[in-house]
This record gives sequence, C-alpha cells and structure tokens, in this order.
Amino acid sequence: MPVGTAGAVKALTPRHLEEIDASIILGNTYHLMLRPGDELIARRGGLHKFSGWNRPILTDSGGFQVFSLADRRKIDENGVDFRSHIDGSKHRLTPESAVDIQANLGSDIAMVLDECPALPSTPEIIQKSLQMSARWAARCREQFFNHRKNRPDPFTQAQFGIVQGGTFKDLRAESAELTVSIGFEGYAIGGLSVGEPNEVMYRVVEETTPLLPVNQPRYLMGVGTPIDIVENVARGIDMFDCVMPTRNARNGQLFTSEGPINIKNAPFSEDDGPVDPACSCYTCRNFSRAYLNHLFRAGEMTAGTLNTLHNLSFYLDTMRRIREAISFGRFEDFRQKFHQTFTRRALIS
RNA sequence: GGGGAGUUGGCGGAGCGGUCAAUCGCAACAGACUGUAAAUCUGUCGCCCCAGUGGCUACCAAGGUUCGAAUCCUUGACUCCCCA
Repeated sequence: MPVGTAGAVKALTPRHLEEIDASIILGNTYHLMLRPGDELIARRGGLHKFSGWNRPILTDSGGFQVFSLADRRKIDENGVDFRSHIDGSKHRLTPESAVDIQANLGSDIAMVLDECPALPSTPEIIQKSLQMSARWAARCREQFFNHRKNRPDPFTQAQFGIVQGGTFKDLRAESAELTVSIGFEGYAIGGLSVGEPNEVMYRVVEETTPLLPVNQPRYLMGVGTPIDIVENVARGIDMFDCVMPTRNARNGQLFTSEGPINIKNAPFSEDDGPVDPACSCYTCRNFSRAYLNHLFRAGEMTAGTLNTLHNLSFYLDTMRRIREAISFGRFEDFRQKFHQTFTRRALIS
C-alpha cells in the first residue's frame, strides 16, 4: 500500500496510481483530523470523493503518531491528548473517536487505535501497553458495531485489530490471543520497524503469524525494504505499507532489481540508461538516469514525481512477482534469486 | 582629468593585531531514511599523513612594522562607483 498520509500520495495524482495499478492506498486519521478535519471531509462525501481516488483506502488510526509524536502527547486509559504539530492546539484521540473519524473519512479498512511503544523496552512496560491496546481494541470494535447498527447508509467498512508485544514471544502471543478473541476482519502486526534489527523483526513476525487466522489478511505495519517484504511474505504476511518507496524517491534513492541507487550521485550525470533496465514503468521507459540526476539537482518537482512513480512501480511489481511465484509454487526459488540480485548497493554501470 | 570604494578558499560573502586553515550561505562530494511534523536530515569540503592539542602552504603581488599580520604601513597590479 502506497502511503498517502494527508490524503495524497506525495508527488503523485490518482491517475499516476491507477497507471501503476495500485489497488489500495493508506491515509492517516491523526493528520486528516487536524487538517482539513474529518467532518469537513465527510461533508464532501468522504475521502475517496474528496481526493479523487475511487479504489480502496486503509486508514491508520493515529496509533503510530502516539509513538512518532511522543514528545507532544499524554496517554491515559481513556485515550491520548495530542498537541497539534501544526499549530500547537490540543486534541484528544480516544478508541471511540478514532473509529468515528475513520467512519467520517469513509475508508474501506479502518485500524483500531493502539499504542506503539518505543523499543527497546522492558517486558513489564510492553505488557501493560499491550493490555491497554487490547482494551482499546475492544472499545474500537464496540464503537465499530455501533456504526454498523446506527448508520442509515450501508456501512461496509472493515476493521483490523493490531497485535503488539514488542520483541517478546510470550507477549506477542498474549496480544495475538487477546486481539483474535475480539474478532476482526483482518489482523495487523504493529510495533515493529521502529529501530530494532531486521533479524529481530523477522523473528517476531515468524513467532506471531502462526497465531493469526490463516483465512484472514495479515498486515505488517510500516515495513519495509524490498528484502524485508520478501522475507516477511515468507513468514506469512499478506499486506504491507511503508513510506520508504515514496520518501526515499523524493530524497533521491531509487530501487532497482539490482539494489538501490542514489540518483544524486555524480556518475549518473552522464548515464544514458534507464533507472532499471528490468522495469517498464513510465519513468524507466522515457527518461535516462542523466536526466533524472539533472532534475534532482535542479530541484525540479518533476524529479519527485518521476522518482516516486518508479519506486512505487518497483514495489508493486515486486509484490506482483511474489504473488505469481506463490501461485506457481515457486516462492522459495523467487526468494533466493531476489536475494542474489538485490544487493545492498546496486553496481553503477 | 578629479574624487571615492575595493581585491579573502569553486561562487557569494564575514573577519579589521594573537583564541584563523579562516563564521555563514550556495555549489560540490557522500551518507541516512521502514503504520510520513521529511521535495527532509547528517557528515565532508586548502594540501599531506602514522589522522593528531600532527606537518606544510595560505587571505592580489612585493617589501616593511611587530614577539606575532588576512587584519597596520609603503609601492605596484587589477576591479568597481561618482563627478567632469
């Protein structure tokens, strides 16, 4: 899922996203409630209509902002007090209001409000946090059902629960059990990709996915590098979201089948080849590395657009190839080859 | 012809006797980025090396004053502005 925090995948239009065949994008409760406001969006017929995107949208609950904006919030049992990063004003997010806001946004998949604790942390702290997240999840589910019951219009939104538990196997198990027992349309693994080593993340995912229903989507939140994605599919994950392809594109890092390159680097200023010869996206079909190097250095905003288009194409293509490999029973083969060709740093031609 | 201002590292531009190999910005060179406070942030940026309270050469040029000069004086070269 390409990330479109504030109602847009940065640097792209919905037309671009359709062209690369993105099937679902992500929006953010916290950011949209502050600006322009979820009620304003509701008055305009919801986020799809407002943003001109008519395919599915998943909205994150603001749980991650509980973590990333830690210095400007206060958590208690009932919810989170936030100080807006935009103007400093005070706002409150509760499990119930997070559900209400996402209902206003009209997303297709809503996430429960959770607490994403910083790592590393002690088992005691993680356990208290996961238990509160579970209580919040139950409240979110109840509020979700209220919407289902009371809305005059058909309320077709799905809701996902989030498993926490840090890097501790038993705590992940506890959180998974609590979350699954509430019952959701899908399950996410949260609280990872917050600075822990990759092997730790892989291990935790490996220990957690067996505890989640096989016939429902499993979503690993906030991950990751192309290698991370392949490795976590291997461990049973179905869905991902990550800012990496979009943010890094705007910062000049482009993913290729041979690994990442930094298009800013001097050698590319005279490189007439495409970003990735194996890629058939608009950027790779029409523009050279030399041109993209120039656009970036010149500060042209088109650089952000072409780079983002390519990186998202690379990510979505990778997922397509993964699906194909799985359907042909050749995933292990794919995984091995991917590791061989996708090096940490692509060779410069 | 007369009067005035100036010349600093790739560029712009600080500095006006020691703490200056020289603030800062740009450019350049590299790095980071994982449920987006990010078209952001970080590092390097005279030469040499055993990489350090290390060596060398440096602020237009030459000479001088001084324990000590990018900073003061003299001469020269060049640039710019104003009045004729």
